[in-house]
Amino acid sequence: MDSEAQGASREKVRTESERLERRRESRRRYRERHADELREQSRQWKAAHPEKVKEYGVRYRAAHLEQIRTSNRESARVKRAADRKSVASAKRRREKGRERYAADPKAHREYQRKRRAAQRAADPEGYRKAKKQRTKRWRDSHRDEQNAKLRAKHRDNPEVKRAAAERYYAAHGDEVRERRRAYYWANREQQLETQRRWRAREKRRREAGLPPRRLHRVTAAERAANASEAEEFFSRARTREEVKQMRRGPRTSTVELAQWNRASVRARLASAISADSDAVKPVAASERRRESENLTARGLKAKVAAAEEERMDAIARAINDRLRQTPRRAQVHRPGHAPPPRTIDNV
DNA sequence: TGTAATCTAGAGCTAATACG
DNA sequence: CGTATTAGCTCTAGATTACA
Repeated sequence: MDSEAQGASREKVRTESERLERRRESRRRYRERHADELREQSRQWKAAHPEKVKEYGVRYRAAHLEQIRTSNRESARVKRAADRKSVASAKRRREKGRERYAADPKAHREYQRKRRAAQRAADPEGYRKAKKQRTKRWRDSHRDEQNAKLRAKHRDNPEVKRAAAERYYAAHGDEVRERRRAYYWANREQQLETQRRWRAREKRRREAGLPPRRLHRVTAAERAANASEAEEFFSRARTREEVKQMRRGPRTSTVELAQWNRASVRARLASAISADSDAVKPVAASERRRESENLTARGLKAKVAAAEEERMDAIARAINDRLRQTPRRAQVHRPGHAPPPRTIDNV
């Protein structure tokens, strides 16, 4: 074949293939435009010739068996992966885990330890990150609850925390001092003001002859000790002889009695203050009350007084509720009438 | 009296471990 | 994997005390 003939043939092939391509294209467009009709036609044909459809299916399956199998395997894998991600399956897995745990806690723990160790070994950075993340998620959603527990714990046993703070200060004293100085200079006015208030308060305290600290925290251990002492004291049965002895014994002097009464009042006050919402800063709270009393505006003063009156009433009611042995009677207001006299039935 | 230091409570962060 | 508990550090603000 000479070159000219070759060129002509290539030309022909190209135009031939171009024609084919154009025809395919036009058919595709036709199918697109008439998709619904065609689908319907096909459906009708299939309904009319079920045996042909079946036969075709069998032939196709025989010819593409390998392909069908791998495709099935793949879609099954995808489905499993999706299932694993679903909420329901997560719940199922948790239940399964719980069952496994209940069946043999020791073995399960051991398994968990190993698994986590393996995970950490495989990807230490990723493991740490994931753990941090879920811990943080949990903590963020339980913050208040957690903090309350922490507070209670430290209140009951302040020693541990104190020791830790001491250690920390020993190790990082310079930083702490530096920070404190920076804080002072950043808030100088405010710091001077608190210093002034503190000194004024101390002055009043000394003038009133009060001790430096009026309240102290009672730890769980102290509370337990106090309770058992009280229990022992109050539940002890006195012998007849002991009672006689006490009757014969020296009478309490008026001075002692007065002292005891004052101590009781103080104890009640301390209790009321500690039941106050501002329990952490009772002194600050009383300071605020004092200042509010100094306000010159009459109405405001009266308002503050009324609020204070109400607060004290609430405290008194709370104490009364705790101590009373019979339920409180319903309040009946009958203006102009004195309350009914107490009788046996009406106490 | 102003400034610095120390103490304390509360909260945050991290990690280990146990339970489900 | 999620949820809880525990322990040890760390940081911060504010109260209290010490110093010059």
